[in-house]
Amino acid sequence: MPEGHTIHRLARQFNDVFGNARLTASSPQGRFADGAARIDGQILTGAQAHGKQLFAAFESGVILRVHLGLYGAWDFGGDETFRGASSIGAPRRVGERELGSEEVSYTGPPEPIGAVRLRLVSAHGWADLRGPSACEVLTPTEAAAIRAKLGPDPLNAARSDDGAVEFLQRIRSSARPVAVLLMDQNIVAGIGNVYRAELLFRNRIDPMLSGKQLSVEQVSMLWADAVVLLEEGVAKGRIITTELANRDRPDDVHYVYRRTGLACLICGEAVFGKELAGRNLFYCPGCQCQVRHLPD
DNA sequence: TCTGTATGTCAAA
DNA sequence: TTGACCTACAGAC
Repeated sequence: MPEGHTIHRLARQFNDVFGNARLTASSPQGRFADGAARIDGQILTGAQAHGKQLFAAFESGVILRVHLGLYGAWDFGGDETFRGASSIGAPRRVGERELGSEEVSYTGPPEPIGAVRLRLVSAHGWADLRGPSACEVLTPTEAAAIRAKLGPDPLNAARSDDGAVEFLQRIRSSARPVAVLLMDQNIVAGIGNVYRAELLFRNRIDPMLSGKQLSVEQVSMLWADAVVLLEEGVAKGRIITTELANRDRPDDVHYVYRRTGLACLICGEAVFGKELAGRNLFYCPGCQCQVRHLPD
C-alpha cells in the first residue's frame, strides 16, 4: 500500500539492512542497466523518504530515486540480519516466500523471478525492485530540485511548525476542492487516496469545499491528524483509521474508503463514492456535508 | 487465455 | 480530462 507511511518504513528498512554497506547493483530485467552501473559497488550512506518517494544516497554522492507508483514493490531476503525485513509495496507478489525460522543458512540471492528492475545485494542479503513508476540515479542537485517541488511531508515536518504553516498557506490559497488538494504532492507529500478519504471524514470536512473555504482551524486539524495517522501507519505497517478496529471490530479499519453504499459507521447513512479528478473519492454525506450533494 | 483491478503520476489533447 | 504506463494475480471463460 504505497502511501507515505510505506515509503518511510522502506527507508528505515534500507538503513537497517543496507546502511553503510557496500552493494552490488544490477538490473536483471535490463531496463535499469545504466542506472545500476552508476551505483554498483558503492556504499549506501543513507536512505530518506519524502512523501511517496525514496531517496537513497551513495558514497560518490549520487542519489537513487524510486517511486513505487501503483504496482511497485521491494522484496528482501538474507541472513539473520535481514530477519524482519519484509516485502514492501503492492500486495502479494510472485517469488515472495516467508523466511521460516527453520530456514537454512543464507547462501546468496535466489534467481530473479519476474521483471526485477533493480537488484541490490550486500554481504548479508538482497533487495529486488519490481514495477516502479520511477527509478533513476540523480546528482544531489537534481534530487534537491525534485524535493523542492514537493509539499511538506507530515512525517518529516511533524516536529517543526514549518510544515504546518506551509500546508496552511498552500491549502488556503487554492480554489480547488480540498479533496483534490490533499492528493496533490506539491501541496502535501505522502497522502494518497486512503488517507485523503479518511482524513476528511475524521475531521467532518466536505470534500468538495475549496481550500479557501476552510477555516484555519479546519486546516490545522487536518495537518495534525495527518501526522497522527501517518505515524500510526508507519508503526503498524498498514492504514488503520478507526477507533473501532483497535477495539472489538478488527475488520472496520476505514470509515469511508471503499465503503460505497454501506452504512456509515458513525451515523448510519449510506457512504457515497464518486470519481473526482480521475480518482475514487469516498465520503459520508451525513457526517461531512452541511449541504447534501449527490454524486454526479 | 482473457479481463479486471490497484493505495500513482505524467504527457498530450 | 483522457489515456498510457508500470506489474502480478484472482477470477471468469
